[in-house]
Amino acid sequence: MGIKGLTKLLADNAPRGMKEQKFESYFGRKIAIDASMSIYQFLIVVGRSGTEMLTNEAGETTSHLVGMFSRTIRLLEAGIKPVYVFDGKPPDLKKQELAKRYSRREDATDDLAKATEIGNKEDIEKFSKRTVKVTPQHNDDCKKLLRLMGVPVVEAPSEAEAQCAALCKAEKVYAVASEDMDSLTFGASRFLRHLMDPSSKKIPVMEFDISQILEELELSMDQFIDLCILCGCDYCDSIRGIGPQTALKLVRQHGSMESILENINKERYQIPDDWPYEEARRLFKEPLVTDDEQTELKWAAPDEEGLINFLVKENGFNIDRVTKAVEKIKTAKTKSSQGRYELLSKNLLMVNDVGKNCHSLNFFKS
DNA sequence: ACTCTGCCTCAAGACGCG
DNA sequence: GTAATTGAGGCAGAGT
DNA sequence: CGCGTCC
Repeated sequence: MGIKGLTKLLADNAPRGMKEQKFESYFGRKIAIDASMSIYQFLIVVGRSGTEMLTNEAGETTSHLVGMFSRTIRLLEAGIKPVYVFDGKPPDLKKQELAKRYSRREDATDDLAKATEIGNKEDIEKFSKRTVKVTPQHNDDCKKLLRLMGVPVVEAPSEAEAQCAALCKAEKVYAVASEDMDSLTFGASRFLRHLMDPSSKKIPVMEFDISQILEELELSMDQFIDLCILCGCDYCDSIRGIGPQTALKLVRQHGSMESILENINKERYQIPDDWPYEEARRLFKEPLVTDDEQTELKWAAPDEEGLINFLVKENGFNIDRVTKAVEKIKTAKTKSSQGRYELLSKNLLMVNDVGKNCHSLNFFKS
């Protein structure tokens, strides 16, 4: 569930760490995206009516492919270079949380059965969405699709969000795009929300800058992590009676979780038994991620023949749509490499295309 | 008043045609 | 072989 | 914009 109430807390207490940006201003940028989260959304919404989904001839769902295909084209056309990061094994501490979600899905499955019996359309719609889960098959389909499109895929050893943040910290990508606030807790230096929202919705991209946020909150990164744990995260319960406001006050006042625990009134605030805040802290601070320095992220040319085989022959896509999309990708690639070339001639000091010294990329938008 | 809880709810893509 | 999200906002009620 | 379609 991310971090409870963090958006509002930052809006109230660190407004300068959040900036509205235009979608177009990310031209040429490398952006890390949590793939499983995207796939989940596609499965819920793409081409669904009741329990019916988009399928191939064999009756297998293709909603995730349709969604992933068009979204990725949209990003590439905007000159954005997406990296999709796939989940590995969740950490043990998250197991209890996952168990809860699992039982909720079981409930929904029962509700769905009842609704289907009675024939209540609205309920069928509602409950069937709640039974959605991302299977390894969905993940493999999408990996295959992305590789054929020439888009890099990263397999995280554990949490995708943590791996995204690590890519960002290592300056292999400019920012992490997600709706999940714990990207910041994992230490992503820049974090984008609403990047994928259509411009028709009038919601601007919101860019969070962690160093600015820390400066405004007057906290160190370690203190920020403690703040997030106190607000409530996926890894451990929060303390009853402590919400975002109180958490911020306590961290500012005492400086660290240890000091807070020593000083607060334990009558008033019941600390849960075996409260694993240290473990949670470790998962945020040193999550299990890969950092293979040698592996360069590469955006290759699309494999047209492979795409036609996979999408048209195996999954029933319209062939015109696929060939047109391949053209779009090629054009987009040319444009963005041209853009980079011009940029290099304008700014000889720039050594790579990631990092703080690259804001001049914005000149392309006008 | 302010804050937090604990419920509840919902919505979640992208495109093109008219 | 298996399992796998997440906000956000509303509103009543209680504790400080 | 609203609405149907994508597979």
